[in-house]
Amino acid sequence: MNIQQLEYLIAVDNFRHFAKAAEVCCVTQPTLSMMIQKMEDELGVKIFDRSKHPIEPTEIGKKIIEQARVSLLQLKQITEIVDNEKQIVKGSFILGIIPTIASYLVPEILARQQNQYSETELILRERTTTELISDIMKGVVDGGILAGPLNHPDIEEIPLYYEKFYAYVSPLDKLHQEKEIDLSLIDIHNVWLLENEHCLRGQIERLCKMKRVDSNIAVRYESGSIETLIHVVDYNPGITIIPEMHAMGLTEDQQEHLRPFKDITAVREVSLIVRKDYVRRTMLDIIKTLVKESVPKSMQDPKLKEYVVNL
Amino acid sequence: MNIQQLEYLIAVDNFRHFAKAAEVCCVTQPTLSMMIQKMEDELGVKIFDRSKHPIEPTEIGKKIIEQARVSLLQLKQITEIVDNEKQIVKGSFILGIIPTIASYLVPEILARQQNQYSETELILRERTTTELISDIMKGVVDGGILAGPLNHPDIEEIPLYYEKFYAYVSPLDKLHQEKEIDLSLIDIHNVWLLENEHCLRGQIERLCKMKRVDSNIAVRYESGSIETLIHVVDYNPGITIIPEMHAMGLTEDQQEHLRPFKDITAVREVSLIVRKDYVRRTMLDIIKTLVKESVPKSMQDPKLKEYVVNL
DNA sequence: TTTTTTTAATAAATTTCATTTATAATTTTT
DNA sequence: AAAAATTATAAATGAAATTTATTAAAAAAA
Repeated sequence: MNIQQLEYLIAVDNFRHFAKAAEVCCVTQPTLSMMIQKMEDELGVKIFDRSKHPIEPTEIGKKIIEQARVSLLQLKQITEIVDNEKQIVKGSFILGIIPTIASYLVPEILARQQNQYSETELILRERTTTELISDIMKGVVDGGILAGPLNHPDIEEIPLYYEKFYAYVSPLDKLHQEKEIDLSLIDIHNVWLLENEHCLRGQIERLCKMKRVDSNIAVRYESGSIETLIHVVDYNPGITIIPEMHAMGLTEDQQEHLRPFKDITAVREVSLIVRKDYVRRTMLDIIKTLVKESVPKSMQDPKLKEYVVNL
Repeated sequence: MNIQQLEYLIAVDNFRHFAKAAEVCCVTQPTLSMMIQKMEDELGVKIFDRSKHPIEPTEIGKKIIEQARVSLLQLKQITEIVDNEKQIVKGSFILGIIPTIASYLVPEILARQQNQYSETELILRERTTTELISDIMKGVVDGGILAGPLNHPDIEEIPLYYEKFYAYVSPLDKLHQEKEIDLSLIDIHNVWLLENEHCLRGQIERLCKMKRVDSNIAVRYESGSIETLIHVVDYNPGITIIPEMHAMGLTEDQQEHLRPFKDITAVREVSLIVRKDYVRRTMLDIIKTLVKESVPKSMQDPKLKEYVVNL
């Protein structure tokens, strides 16, 4: 067994097609056929079921492929360690970002990256928190930006900034006349929320110490984006809760509907996350700098940490 | 870069000598010289400092070697996955055991292994809890037996049995006339303890809710083995606390000095531990069976779990 | 059903690359 | 300074990956 063979294995699994995989590997099709067979002989098991069309891995084949991916990831880290040590920033960085952060951060950091670090390639992908953790552990993405803390044993979190929560109150709502919003006065029925997969929703539920019991409350509408929630609130009674970065982007008219909370400061901690064994630290420093430059200094005060709403 | 080269690299690091490493790898010395050079050229860094005698890895070399070990461990798991799936129990199993468990378990399980599973090779190594965790993570040992729970994120714990604690009271001590020992009456000065690196000592300190402040108490003697502690107590006033397995091996005379504790049952949980990604599960089942057969059924009641003294 | 196309396997030739043998260079020990 | 130990280098060898050419088998199309 050799590294090349493992790469062929992964290519065949990705394409489920020997000829296409061969092309990507820059070899001819018989090479793959022979090398995969050689692995199968050596291990004494069939890895692919060639009677299926397109071919698919056998049960044991799936396990072998999974472990081959892990092995190749670890092998790749050898060269990454060396490149990092040589301060060589090579290759692209795939960064996953959760939607409620992405919309404000992505344009900023993309522009800065083009100007200041155009020699690096930054690929941005929108992911939910769950997807992000999974992809980071698999090595499919290099790092992620999300609302922490996660406290995952194999993930390192690098706090970037702290984002205050604001109430966005409908002009049609009686709460609109208040200067500050008392959390205890918020009626569960009148809070417009994001869909369940958004972690921001969880934080808001936590902040309001409420958990909507969907079974007996008719949920009128749950949105996939904060923009939509704001539009809903503009024309319907009720409130929604939005993070600072979003508040900054509102029109002057909309700013009128923003209210701070009474007596409490609530923030979410936005962190850059990577696997603990991630080795491209020079690249990571660039990403970190990039994001921090894109965010007002006032939001980077570590003292804000104590107001973090956990999930 | 190929797997062979990585193996050469590890061999050279282990021996710090090209010729000796070559012999172990079953190749000639020039092969190693050339292959290590090839890796160095490919990575663009020197891995070994050949001006030192014996040669030693450079700073970056150390990192490369460390990652090479991780990679080889992951690669080895590919064949292990296949062997395990084929129900083939191949190769030896290196089992680390902490001293206070080893002395009673080792003879039993060795004998049983010889009789029932002589086709497997079981290698036993005595390790402290700290060493054991480190060696398991490095893959130097396959599994370990220790007192849990550990709650380590990357280690799986398989509870094996629960071992009661007993007081062993000196005939010269006034507590000797009591039928049961009241923990609150134990005088810190009169408890003979193991040396600090034994986790059993920590559990006993926890049980007695005491932490000897060494600075102002002259520690008369701390032993490396329970046997020695028992001998000390046989001829000196005071008590010591010993686990059930040990109590069973005492002479009839010594059994007279055994006392249960008043009102409480205290046990330690003995567990088999492996890395969470350990793949030789068939082998693991054999080890588990082996140990369980060596321990009285009465000690395997899961209900005993609630009396566990944590650390 | 038959033909055509797609896809993977096989055989022989070729090339690449690890390895060996023999030897040189360098450092350490005596 | 000579001998011994240790690593590096050069040319020859051999094993294994790869290619080209072809076959076999299965799926899709006619």
